[in-house]
Amino acid sequence: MDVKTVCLGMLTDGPASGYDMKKCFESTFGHFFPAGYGSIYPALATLARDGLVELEEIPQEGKPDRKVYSITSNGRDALDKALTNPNPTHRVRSEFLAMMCFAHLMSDEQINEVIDNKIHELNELMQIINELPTDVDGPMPKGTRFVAGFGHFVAASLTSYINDNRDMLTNEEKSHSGC
Amino acid sequence: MDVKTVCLGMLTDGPASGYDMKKCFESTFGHFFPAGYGSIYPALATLARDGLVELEEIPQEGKPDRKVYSITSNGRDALDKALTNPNPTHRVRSEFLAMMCFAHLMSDEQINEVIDNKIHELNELMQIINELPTDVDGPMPKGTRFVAGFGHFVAASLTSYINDNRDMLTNEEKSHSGC
DNA sequence: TGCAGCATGTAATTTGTTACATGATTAA
DNA sequence: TTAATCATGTAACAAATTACATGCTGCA
Repeated sequence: MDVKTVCLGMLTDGPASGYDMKKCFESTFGHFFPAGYGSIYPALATLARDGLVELEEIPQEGKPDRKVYSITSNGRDALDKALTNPNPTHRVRSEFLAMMCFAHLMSDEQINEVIDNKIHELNELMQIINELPTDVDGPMPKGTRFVAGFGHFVAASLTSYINDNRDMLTNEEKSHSGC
Repeated sequence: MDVKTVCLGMLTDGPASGYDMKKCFESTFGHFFPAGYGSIYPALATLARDGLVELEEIPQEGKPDRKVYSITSNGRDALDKALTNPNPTHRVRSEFLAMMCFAHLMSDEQINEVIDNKIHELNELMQIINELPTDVDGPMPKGTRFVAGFGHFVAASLTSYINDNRDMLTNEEKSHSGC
């Protein structure tokens, strides 16, 4: 399940250009499967070469031809086969957590800055997920809703864990009232 | 913050071999920064070449020489600089979620198998985190505890989200009592 | 005047994964 | 006898990121 497979999946919803798919990678797939043009265009070229997608080139004025891709029946077979994998991965690669492992080598200011930034980022992510287009060409498919909910739930969980435990990382003495 | 930097960080705790570090990548860092020998050994070679670590070769019978690495003061500078980054990443790459986006192209059996496997995997992860060594050479540093708690909390959150929402993905009609 | 959006791609680089290659010791 | 642990590494491959390269339209 790489960028190529995800592109195939997107095309089951109707023909699209690389540019269209990029927007989809930014919105629905943004929080768990990022991909830029540098991945998408080569992926589409390979899929076309292998006969898994067809393309129609639509001439435009002042812009490169718009290449609209459709999935072929071979492509559909390849997708179905990919969806057969009973153990799809879910990988995290976190510089953030690695850095927090070495919090004892950092100043409180540094730690607090990193944490504030991370919380801010998570808030933005939740907002992006909340603003996902709901009704473009019919209702959001059930899988998409599940995944959006997932992203929102995880971001909310992370935020609360970080808020509840950030004091564990710094050296500051909390002043407590009384006594 | 790549494998090299994490290796440097590990060495602030004392000298270690590539083999030792691999164990650390499997335990403490396992859930958010996986790395195999194929990443670790080249990383250490590069660090040594650049003078960020020193090594002592300890001859052994019937085994390759044990190479014990220590961080140098240049290495410490490089690490401190890396810890300066105010926006460390936290990236997710999920075939699982991508697949769930296309749940409408899958059979209920397929979906259920994938979900059961994922829940099982998450349970195993939580167990691994709970069994992390606590008192090897002094107490677990605060960052390590924060990160272990983080992993456990996230895994628990994911499990409960999946359990609460898996019905959304399948086509089964739930039989409800009464009426 | 400048920026965002539309629209495509290539090339170099970085990074990591997987498989290969070796081989002794020890516990089940 | 079989697997796990100790212990190192290389080479081929796969994949993604980043920078480069082009250029019009429409809005503020």
